[in-house]
Amino acid sequence: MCEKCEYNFKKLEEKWQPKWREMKLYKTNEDPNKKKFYCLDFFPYPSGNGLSVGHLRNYVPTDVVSRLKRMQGYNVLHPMGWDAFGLPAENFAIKQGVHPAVTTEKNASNYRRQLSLVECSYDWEREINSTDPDYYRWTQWFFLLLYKRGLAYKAAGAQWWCPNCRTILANEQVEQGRCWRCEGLVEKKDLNQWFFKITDYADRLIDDLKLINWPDRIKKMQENWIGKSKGAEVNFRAKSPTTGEEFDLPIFTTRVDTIFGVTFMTLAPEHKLVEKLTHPDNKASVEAYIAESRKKSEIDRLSTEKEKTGVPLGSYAINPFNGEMIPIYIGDYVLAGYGTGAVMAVPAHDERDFAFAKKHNINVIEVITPEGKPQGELKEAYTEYGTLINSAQFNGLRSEQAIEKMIEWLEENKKGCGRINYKFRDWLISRQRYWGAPIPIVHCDCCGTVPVPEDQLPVLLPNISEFKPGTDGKSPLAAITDWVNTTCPKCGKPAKRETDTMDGFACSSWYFLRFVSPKYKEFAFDKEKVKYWAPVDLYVGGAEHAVMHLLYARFWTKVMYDAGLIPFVEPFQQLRNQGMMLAAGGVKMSKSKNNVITPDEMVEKYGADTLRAFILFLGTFELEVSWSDEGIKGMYRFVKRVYDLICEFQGGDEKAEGKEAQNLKKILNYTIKQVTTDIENFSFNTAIARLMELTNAMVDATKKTNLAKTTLWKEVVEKMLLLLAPITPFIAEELWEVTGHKGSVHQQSWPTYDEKALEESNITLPVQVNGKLRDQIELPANVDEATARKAAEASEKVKKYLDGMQVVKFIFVPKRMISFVVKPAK
RNA sequence: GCGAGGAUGGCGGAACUGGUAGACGCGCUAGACUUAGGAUCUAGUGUUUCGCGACGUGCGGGUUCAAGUCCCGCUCUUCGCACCA
Repeated sequence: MCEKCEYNFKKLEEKWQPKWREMKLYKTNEDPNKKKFYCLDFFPYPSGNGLSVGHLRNYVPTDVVSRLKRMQGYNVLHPMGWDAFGLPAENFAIKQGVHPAVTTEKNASNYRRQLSLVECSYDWEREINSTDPDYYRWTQWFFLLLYKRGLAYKAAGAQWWCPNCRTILANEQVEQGRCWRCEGLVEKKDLNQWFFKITDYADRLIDDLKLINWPDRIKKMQENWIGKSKGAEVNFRAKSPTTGEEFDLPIFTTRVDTIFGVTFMTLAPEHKLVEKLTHPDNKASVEAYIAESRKKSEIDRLSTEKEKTGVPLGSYAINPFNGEMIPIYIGDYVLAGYGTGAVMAVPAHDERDFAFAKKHNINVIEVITPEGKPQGELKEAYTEYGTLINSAQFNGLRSEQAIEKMIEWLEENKKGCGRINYKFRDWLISRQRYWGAPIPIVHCDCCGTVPVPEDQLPVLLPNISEFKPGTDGKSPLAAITDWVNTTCPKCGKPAKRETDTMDGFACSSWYFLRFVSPKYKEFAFDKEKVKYWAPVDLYVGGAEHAVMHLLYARFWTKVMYDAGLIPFVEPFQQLRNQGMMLAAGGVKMSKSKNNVITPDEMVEKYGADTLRAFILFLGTFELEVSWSDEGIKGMYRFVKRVYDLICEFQGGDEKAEGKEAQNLKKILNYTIKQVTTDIENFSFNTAIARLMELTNAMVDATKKTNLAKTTLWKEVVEKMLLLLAPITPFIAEELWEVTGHKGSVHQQSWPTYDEKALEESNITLPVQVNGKLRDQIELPANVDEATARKAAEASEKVKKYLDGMQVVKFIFVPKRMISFVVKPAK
């Protein structure tokens, strides 16, 4: 073998990378004559740790699909940018003692370098950065759009506060009572905060899930998070034991059919009417209970295991349906933030109420029965639907009908109404942190809350050195008096800027539109280009953003649609979530465990082609996989094997004939067919397995046949290189040149296969007797049933099992199998 | 508790509308070439048996000529939500 043909990945990378850069291989322009394909990765935050090979499970597959689509003739938009605002970037900067703008730039360029190392085919001229004023100018513009449409508002209330990160968090960013970033316990804090009214879009966010090709899992997660439930609001009537004042006490229930079984009521300890409804005799115990539940950590309070506790207020409420007086309790298992913060309790038909009633000796009244007959004393709550009893005029109705009739009754008698409740809350976007897009609002003593006029955007983030969060619940920006003090855009009098910044998820709610015209000055995006490119056709990233980014971006898209800015309602047509990459042994890769594998070291050791192919081959795309040092060696062997094989055997002018030629042709066509559909279906591991099979068949042919000197061989090599191009771009390009082709392999058309070549004249058919495989016989592919049967019966191995037996059934599945069902003959 | 997955050799994983289970790779075994090999090549590799064969896709039933695949009942496991009335 000549020196030129020695596989040296480093030389190939050094040779081709500059050439590809020079020819701007990945530059993307609009082309109305070509079908577009927008392939996007989740907007990454460029972490100071750099990329690990785990991240490549996201970036390599999208790169392969992008390359395939280009070769298939699509105009592909495959961009990359940085979601660099937000807590993680700022925390990292604080830790390093360097301004976040500096660390962000450094980290981004490191990411860019690493992604280029494995030759991800991004058009880097479209790179964007959410911390760039030319970018966040438009994030602020969208804030104003939401504000003008009544979808951004400021409100006071108890909200999640992370004492460690010293900022308020959105509900979506609190996991099991802990901060999503630092994992510290969160607490509630009363602050005046900015919200986006995402709840206005609840129904559309659920309904439009039908329009998109996303994993069911993610759709379900969003649906559950939104938590739509249909029920009724019922006004109980209560009277203050101290003032004698009477008022409505509304509750929300999904089971109004059980209302004749209500024997008590529970309010959240934070409920506004608790004080008015507390009898002087109960005051001490009620206050003690409230103090106690305040003290409990949110984790304790959220625990479902915990016993349901509560104390009576000493007052009563009247059930509008039957005029019964029922005692009112407070209990911390009732959530202040859901429904009305008060529940009617039906021990007979709710597990919690049942337990509570048993403990406090409260009546249990059965009103729903499975069979229409009372069950007598209940040992546990019966929570299913059933037939009503003990319910006056509603007796005998099924729960479903009863709910309808009772809501009608409520509405006629003005005692309540049908109501829909949602579990999710409005999106809280205020952050008391420095590193974010400033909220473009001015507070004026005369004019109140005044939006910054669009032509004054961006409201620049001042460049300061003291950006650590304060302890006073205020953003560090509040201390920059030069910046805070401004004039009111409306009346011109002195006014103060809003000092909170926006949640980083605001930036990522529209970034996919910026890529279509990243340098556009007139607006956030060029509307014509959006029409061409958007929405995103394929969106790939981790599943952890199911109810954060993916929900927020859908919400903003709908707002933009309503404002007439874009012609579609869903941003991401198809979504795919890659599985996690664990370290060898199935443990998480982490810096602290010192088991992180970087692309840098693997590219150095095995080359980019091997690393790319191995990432794809490791396992099923969606599932978790573990890194394997041995495995990547195997992939290196494959890459080298292909390289050596094609260097050595490049075909000739002889004509390929005979069975072996036919067979190789068949394998080639089968490989083209499978690799194409496998990549399209994200089954990258089997695509590579098929390429390995083709390689094995070729190696075999070099040993056993003369095919390597034929024109067929030339065709096989050429098509194989095209199939390899998206996966192993370097050897594909080098071998393309070595085999005498002109131009870049990456600018060729994807090969097509010949369906006829896949058909075989002869096939091997399994023969079963009573479901057991007994022989395999070779027959013409289009053999008819009678001939097949005769051939099968002629087989010695089969005969053995047919002798002395009576064939009760014969099954022939063309191209599949032959099967006899027999029983002993008499 | 609710929701969505997963369970197949020593390991990662294949298997289309039910139709030869274990593709492909790793590892392992033997051999070849080598001063050597953790390089490369060849052969083998689900269990069991000398062999014919028998048994094998988490467990227990069922449907079928035929089940990893379909149905019923479980176990374990991963993830998300979690007192939502």
